[in-house]
Amino acid sequence: MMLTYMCRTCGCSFRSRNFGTVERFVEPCILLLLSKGSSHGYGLMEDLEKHCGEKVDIGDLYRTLRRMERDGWVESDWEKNDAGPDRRTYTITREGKDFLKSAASSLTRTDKLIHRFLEGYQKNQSA
Amino acid sequence: MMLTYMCRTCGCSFRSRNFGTVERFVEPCILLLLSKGSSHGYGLMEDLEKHCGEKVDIGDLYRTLRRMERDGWVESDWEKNDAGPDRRTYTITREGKDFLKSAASSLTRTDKLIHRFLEGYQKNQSA
DNA sequence: GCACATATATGTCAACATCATATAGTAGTT
DNA sequence: AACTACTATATGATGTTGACATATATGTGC
Repeated sequence: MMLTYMCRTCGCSFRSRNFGTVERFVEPCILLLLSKGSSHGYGLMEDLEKHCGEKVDIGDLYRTLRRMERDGWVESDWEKNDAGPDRRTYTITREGKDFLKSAASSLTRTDKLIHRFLEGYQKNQSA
Repeated sequence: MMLTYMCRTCGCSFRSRNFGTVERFVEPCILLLLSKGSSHGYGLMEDLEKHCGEKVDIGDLYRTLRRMERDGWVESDWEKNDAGPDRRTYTITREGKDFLKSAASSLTRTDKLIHRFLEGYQKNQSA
């Protein structure tokens, strides 16, 4: 979510900041997609927006994929592409599947925290 | 959530990183507490752990409160305290209540994204 | 030759989270 | 009087992340 701020003294709007986003949420989303089949950065970008409701910064996505490879969750190989530039194709690893599992459990906990907050908020509103 | 990593080549464990935490989640939690009554940093720390399931770094909390005051969501006054050091007491503002409302709607959206992921993950597991 | 979609990648920078450290008042104990 | 513990606020240092901009290159259609 993007927030724009209004300076209360001069009325000028200043920098917008992130709020409410789940840190590195894109990584389990990528791994979930890859667990269904190998893919490449550009293709993942399209699938992430379609299936995960995630708008992705493409530069961030490529950097994230390299980081995930460094961490051992995915592996990559260059794939010849006659219809355009060659592609770096990513495949999920055993460690990647393990991380996906722990990420799911972590996100379940996060989900509970958010629920707890929303319940408290709604209770407070009706009071 | 804290993750510890294992280097795949040498087996050494390396830096742990954050994952799955909601960015600046503590702020709506603080505002929800303050909407029930004014409080100070140290008191909020205890309430956050008790009511919001949030373990808080106390230094981060004080810095967050100053930031929230700068952003106009809370206001503070020094309160005399005979039983110990004086306290800076925070009160929620009109803008703070507005932000709390938009935060709730933002977190509802985040909640939907997480659900969507978890459903996809579970479907994939059973397949 | 040019624009456009595809495709990967890096430079920069501000904000945030974490950890450590500094300071100080009050109360109880030795 | 010195100490320990608890309460209370605050800042310094640092690494990671996310956002935005920019660079580079290939293939297709006009």
